[in-house]
Amino acid sequence: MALSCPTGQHDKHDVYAAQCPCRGVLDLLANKWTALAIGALEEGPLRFGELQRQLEGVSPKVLTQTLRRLEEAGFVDRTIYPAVPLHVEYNLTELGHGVAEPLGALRSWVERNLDRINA
Amino acid sequence: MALSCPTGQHDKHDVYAAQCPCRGVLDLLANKWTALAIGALEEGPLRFGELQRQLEGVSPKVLTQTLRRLEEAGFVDRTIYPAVPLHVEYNLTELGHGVAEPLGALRSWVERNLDRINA
DNA sequence: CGGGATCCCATATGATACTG
DNA sequence: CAGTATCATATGGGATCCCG
Repeated sequence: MALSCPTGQHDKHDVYAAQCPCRGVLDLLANKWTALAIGALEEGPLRFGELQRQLEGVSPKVLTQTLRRLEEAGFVDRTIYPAVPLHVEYNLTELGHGVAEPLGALRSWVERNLDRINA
Repeated sequence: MALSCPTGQHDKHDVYAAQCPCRGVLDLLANKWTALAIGALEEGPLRFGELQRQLEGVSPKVLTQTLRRLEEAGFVDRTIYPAVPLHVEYNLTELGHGVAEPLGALRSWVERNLDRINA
């Protein structure tokens, strides 16, 4: 597996230096809700409230933050249906489904090995 | 892919509730250095100083924290060679190599799609 | 309903200096 | 060399209240 950064800025012994753009994306995933949000959206679009209920415990502020970051990265798509009451849908983009896959693989591994961890 | 928690505590609409043990492991990975440290150790054991240099930017305190957590989870193995000067080696356990795989897949995906992100 | 605005706290992260 | 001790700061996360 390639450990070196595709930008070629670092040699193989760097793994990746902190300044590598890869880091930004990795950091994006490195927080409490991002991975879960992506997982939740994998099976279809969800509204703000639905997401909040599924993530159980996330505050509206933090959920908004998370979703905005995902939007910025291009993983999530936000659609507003002007109506009363307001209807907003969040949706994984193609790119979003892309990350969802290796992310899901990671979750699967964790689930399969839960018993071996902390033993 | 299985989204539901293996403990069966939650239904499929939960993705996973915050209390699911899966969360703990996910949270373990959800920080700045853990994934990188695992990546660095994938090709062989490293000493504290070597790791610190490869991770470029991590302070000794934080690196210690990271490694201790990985040890506790059973992903990393710490071997002390009593000598002067002191020699300590960090090593991925079999379990550690296990996570390294899906983790590497995630990194690979990120590398392959760097240009599409933030576009 | 879907957030934005605030306030506050816990923790992660960092820089630096020091020690067995 | 491999950390530990300390101090300082940034950020994330959470609770609440409010508004279009």
